Amino acid sequence: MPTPLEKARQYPDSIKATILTEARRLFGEYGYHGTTTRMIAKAVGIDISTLYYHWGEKKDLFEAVLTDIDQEIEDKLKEIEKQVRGKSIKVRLEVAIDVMCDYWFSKPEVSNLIINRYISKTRHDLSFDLKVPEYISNIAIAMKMAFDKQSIAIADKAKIIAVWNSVFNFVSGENYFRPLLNISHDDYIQVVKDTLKFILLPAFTKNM
Amino acid sequence: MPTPLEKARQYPDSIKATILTEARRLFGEYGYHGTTTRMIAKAVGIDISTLYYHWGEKKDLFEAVLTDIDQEIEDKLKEIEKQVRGKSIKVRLEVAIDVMCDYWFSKPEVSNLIINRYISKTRHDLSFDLKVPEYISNIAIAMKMAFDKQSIAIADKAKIIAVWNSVFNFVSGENYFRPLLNISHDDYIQVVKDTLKFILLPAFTKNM
DNA sequence: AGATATTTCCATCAAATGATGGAAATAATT
DNA sequence: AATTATTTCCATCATTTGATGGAAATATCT
Repeated sequence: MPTPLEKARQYPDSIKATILTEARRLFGEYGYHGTTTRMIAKAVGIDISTLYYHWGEKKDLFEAVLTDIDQEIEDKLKEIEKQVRGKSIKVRLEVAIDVMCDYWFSKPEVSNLIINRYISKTRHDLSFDLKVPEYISNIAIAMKMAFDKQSIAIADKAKIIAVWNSVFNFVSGENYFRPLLNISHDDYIQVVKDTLKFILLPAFTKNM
Repeated sequence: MPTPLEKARQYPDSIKATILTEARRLFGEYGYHGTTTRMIAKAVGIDISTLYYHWGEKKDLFEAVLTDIDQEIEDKLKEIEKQVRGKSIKVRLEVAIDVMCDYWFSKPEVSNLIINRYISKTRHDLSFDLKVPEYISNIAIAMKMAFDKQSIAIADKAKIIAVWNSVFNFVSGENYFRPLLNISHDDYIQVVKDTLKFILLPAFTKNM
């Protein structure tokens, strides 16, 4: 028996899936309290009660969105892990930066939601949360910093967190930083990749 | 004739200043739409209409908060600039990291507001904005990457943005990352400083 | 002390927002 | 075609939220 979320993913053109997509986009853009159920319904082109019919109350819809991107991130990280397996640390980092950039830039709302999730409190407390801790551990292992989740040094975890975060600001802050650099979207992505490599590679290729 | 903001800063114990402080804290914690005027009034311990009497509508109060931290950041950066002037790039970075960490960690709401400002849209559009572009330029010059604001290379600006952002995630994400590292607040700050130095120093001391 | 100015709060509004019941419309099943 | 199940929308509620007028209280000035 598939969950509502699995069903929605299975039929991307279904109304259920469309709602999820628009909700994701808007929650990412305006935050939880900045997004109203009416905004979502309007974006989808349906009545507000239809939205409630499909996903229940706002909080539930938001949690569905989080669960959705959580799964997506996990898949993406596994994919990256496969791509870099066996490569040198330099190549591992380069590929990871390229792939992560391409991915987050294609779905900026995911980046927004992640950042928002750990900086902004919500008035109503939500039960669900992203599995960022797991991502961090998995990356540490993929980067050969440790063999199992239990034995990752604090300093190493912190380094991964730094790498992990470094991409998001550029993605989520594009509207803010791009005018400052005065370049196109595509050029911006390239500059970000170059910058991240410039900063991250020396640290991880030299001292480790 | 002092502006309301200058007046508030002049008398930190005045009700006007207290409102500003609490508003700042709450806006930082819950975001613009996540913070209600009633929450602020309650935190200050006054009636909601008293709040409106002092700062006008919500949007105006929020802009006052932004203007306030904008000034504070500018002052802090000037202070850092003085401290690092004439030092080597290595020392400049080390000192900047230490001072910036100490400062943002003592006022996490500033970090929150900055990040929030460039990732989350607001339903009502606000006229005022932080002068992040100026900060970036000033840092670039302080770091000796250029002589005047006009001649800063795009790549260099991007590097500064990366440095500039690297601190915020750790500050704003403390509640999220610290449990993951399972250490005290003070230890967390130290780990962050060490991590940032580990990552940033090699890049800027070697290739430039 | 009395007059004036400032500050505070109570009561209240209007609009926005989350949420639902139930009828109408559509689709699926027999 | 008739019956049943699903989906959609209209109308409407109850709260929440931003905002204000005006009386009461406090402070300031003469």
